[in-house]
Amino acid sequence: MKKGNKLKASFYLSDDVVRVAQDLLGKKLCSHIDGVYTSGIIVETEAYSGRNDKACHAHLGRFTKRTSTMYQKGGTAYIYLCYGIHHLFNVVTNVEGIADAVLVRALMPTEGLDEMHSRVKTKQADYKLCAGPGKLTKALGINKVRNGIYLASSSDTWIENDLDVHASEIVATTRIGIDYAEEDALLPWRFYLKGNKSVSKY
DNA sequence: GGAAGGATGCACT
DNA sequence: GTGCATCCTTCCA
Repeated sequence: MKKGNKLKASFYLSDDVVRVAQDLLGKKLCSHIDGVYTSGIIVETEAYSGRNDKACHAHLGRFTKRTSTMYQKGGTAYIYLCYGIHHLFNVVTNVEGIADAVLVRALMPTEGLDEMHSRVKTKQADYKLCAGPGKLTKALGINKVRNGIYLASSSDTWIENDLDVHASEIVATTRIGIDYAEEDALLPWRFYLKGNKSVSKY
């Protein structure tokens, strides 16, 4: 498999998590797990900031064993379990000590579709295999064992450059499932590719 | 040691 | 479009 396009460590170190969230659209998330290669284009992301963002697990100094991964340096994978069932995949950004992260909410499957089907066990169409943060991790075989791996050097989960996305194709809107965050739930920090069928929700 | 809650997905009407 | 299952982590006693 090719690895020449793997994103460099510097990509993740930006102090502007919202911009990184937009830049990740069109990139390819790849995994090589259990000897099987699967990948998909990132079509939907959300930005979370450790400072001044009530939606972030680590906001205002909330520091636990679970959130500690978010304080690591940009490029670290933060994977955690929601509702005891669903694994959610985040990309940590910024420098060590700042809990900024980008949640990857949806992919457009590109390679390894057969394996994704057998993992997800859904009757839905191919383009919906990764349409949702819980489903994309299952489709790629990612679970909390991968929590804390470093995407810029890992050989089993990484992100590559792929599509060039023009700013006009990116739609910014409010985030999902974080009503408890009060006014921060209204921030337009969710980004997706306009018209893409793999986006989880409009 | 125990209780509460959660960045969802699926089945069903 | 709507209702609810499901179980690990965190926090408090």
